[in-house]
Amino acid sequence: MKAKRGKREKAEAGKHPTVVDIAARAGVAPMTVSRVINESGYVSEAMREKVMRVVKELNYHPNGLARSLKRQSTQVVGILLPDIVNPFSAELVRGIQEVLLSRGYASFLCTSERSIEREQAGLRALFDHRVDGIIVATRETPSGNEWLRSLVDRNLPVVVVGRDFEHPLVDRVTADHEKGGHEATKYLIAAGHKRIAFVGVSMQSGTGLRRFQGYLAALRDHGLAVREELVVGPDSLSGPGYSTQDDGYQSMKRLLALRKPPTAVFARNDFTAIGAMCALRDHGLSVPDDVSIVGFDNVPLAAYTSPPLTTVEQPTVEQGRQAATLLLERIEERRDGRPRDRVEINLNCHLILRQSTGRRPPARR
Amino acid sequence: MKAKRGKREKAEAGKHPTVVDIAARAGVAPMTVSRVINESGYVSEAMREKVMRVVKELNYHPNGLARSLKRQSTQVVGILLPDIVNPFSAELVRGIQEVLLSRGYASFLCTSERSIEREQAGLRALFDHRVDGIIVATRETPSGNEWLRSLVDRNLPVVVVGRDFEHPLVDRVTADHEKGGHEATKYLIAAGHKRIAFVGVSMQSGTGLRRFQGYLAALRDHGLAVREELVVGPDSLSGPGYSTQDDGYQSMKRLLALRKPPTAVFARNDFTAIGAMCALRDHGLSVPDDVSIVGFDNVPLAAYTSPPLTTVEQPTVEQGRQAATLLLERIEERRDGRPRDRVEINLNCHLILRQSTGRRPPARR
DNA sequence: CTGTTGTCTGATAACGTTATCACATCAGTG
DNA sequence: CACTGATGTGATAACGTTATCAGACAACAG
Repeated sequence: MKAKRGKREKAEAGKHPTVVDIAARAGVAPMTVSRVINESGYVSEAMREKVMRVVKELNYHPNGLARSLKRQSTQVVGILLPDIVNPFSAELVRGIQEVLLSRGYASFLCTSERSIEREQAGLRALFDHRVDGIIVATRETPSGNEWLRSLVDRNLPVVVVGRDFEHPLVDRVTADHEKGGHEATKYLIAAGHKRIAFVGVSMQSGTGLRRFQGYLAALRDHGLAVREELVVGPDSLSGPGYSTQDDGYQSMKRLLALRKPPTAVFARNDFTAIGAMCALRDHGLSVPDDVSIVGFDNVPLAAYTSPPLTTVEQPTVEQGRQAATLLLERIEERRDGRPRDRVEINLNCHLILRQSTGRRPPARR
Repeated sequence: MKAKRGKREKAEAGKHPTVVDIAARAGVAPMTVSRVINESGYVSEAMREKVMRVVKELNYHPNGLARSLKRQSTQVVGILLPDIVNPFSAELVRGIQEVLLSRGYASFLCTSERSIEREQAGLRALFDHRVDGIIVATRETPSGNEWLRSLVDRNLPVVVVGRDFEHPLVDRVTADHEKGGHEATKYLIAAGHKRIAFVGVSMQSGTGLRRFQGYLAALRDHGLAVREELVVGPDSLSGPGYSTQDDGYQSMKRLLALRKPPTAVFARNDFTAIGAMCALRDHGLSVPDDVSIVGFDNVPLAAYTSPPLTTVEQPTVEQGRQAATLLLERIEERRDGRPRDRVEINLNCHLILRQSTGRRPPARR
């Protein structure tokens, strides 16, 4: 009875019950409680029931902090995303969580929102809370890379997605953006286009750059010259490329001001493509009759633009799955053997044909 | 020298250095190290420097788990989001983090992705890791509410955003969706429309419902009858409303099949509106000449649709800021006094006029 | 009967911090 | 010189869990 009062007081004080409270009330040792809630070791059925009754009664939940501290493992992985609004992030997370959840891991997301300060704060928080590993999808920055390296050197498993990071212990999962860009461009060439612009070139984005390289390679492969005036990016100083639609819009405006505007446009991503389409419409031009447009990413909205957008799809969910799988491998191997060699996975993209690309280029020009 | 070897061995084993390691190497007590890294209590300048040197040398970072366990506070708040792809989520998080970061808190995001299982896993992970408080923006579900209640009863500060949750200790921040819906509808009425449809009605979404109520109230206030056939939602069994664009598309199709289709459409959100516009285009109708459309949310893309979308903007970042502020208040007051009364904040929306609404309804019909 | 094995339970000591107390030291005050 | 109060340092004991060891008892083989 006295023990009961003790418990009551604790509960009323708003404190969480602990193994000790459970043990006292059930009349067993804390270790036995631990064994019951973890289903580990030998426990007699009678004990088990007695303990479980009290656990339910007090609505006990083990303290993850204490548990993680003792176990030296949190069963949590961190996910560091460039920004949250990006459909890519969403799909990626879905793929990651699908794997994690099935393996008993939780995940905490952090976003850098393109701010170095936030990226560091995020990494810092994840590391300080001793997540078991981190999946990183932010863009490369010198300071970000430095931080990342210091984490890896501290033996924290890391996998990067959609970006690069040279380190023998860091796996990498990405889509083959270059090949995707190559295919998109090749398709435009095959449709008869000769003046094909690339919209949204930017040094900031590794994936964007690889798409651009695919564009260049395709032109080269088909004997077309790269015309500098047809490669446009965000206005030099228009900030850190915040609104990609706006990039597309402004870039397209500049293309349309040329003496010989392009008959086809390959945009760095769908949002850029949408911006470009908007500029064309404002200019009284038709897609695809006057200009064909191809985007990249196949965001959900791409099927609902006017006209629906031809675009390149990358297997985002699958990238998430692969990244999570690789990370868990590293986490679990870390316990015993020595780390395996770096793995690099490069998944294929594929072109999705819709109505923003015509079968043939406009007759004149 | 011997001490040095000891450290080396630890470092090589990939273990993190601890206060004890630092203390041993600096020749002080662990407590002194703690005081230095926390800048608390009295420490002489000489000690401070000695310790800091070793801290830098071993690249020491305090173990957040141990610290949190001891301090009974993690300086982390959890954010539970309905889905991550939503622009609303992104802006909300930005507002929240703006406040949190400045107050020294980190945040971990979890997404439910409309899955009850994931929502629970997320809440569970957050709670188990003893976050100091949670901001919840998921939709209401019976089981979610039950979980939430149990967390609140355990004395965990909770603030809900954009949804409801009746509890004397849970603050609520939201935008006035009803008023926003009212204004949008009023605007269409003032432009002369009489047959105004509502697209995307759904019992699932609290905010959507409030927008719908605003629509109803506006019709009533202006003496217009509510016509049931003009209120459409997702096809009964087309899944959990996954693609809102598709909802808009299908719903609009059905409206166009009516003998007397509407001359204006108020969509539950911008994506629905975009889907509806797409259906109109496929039907050979012009926006706004044949049908006017108003959306809700003012997603970044809304300015780039064709034509650009008239929509209602809700102050999302501000909701984030307010929610974070309220939560921190509760977290910090919890330390001493008794909890304050529930606060409810309702922020104003405002209409953004673009080209999807014409000044006057089409002449005939 | 002794020894072995398997099952069950508990005591103890960590995990890495920090709150708290206790003890020194030193300056200034009356 | 005794007293106060500020300053500086360390020992100890938690926070809530679990790994590890050790003991107890039963069943069974030799």
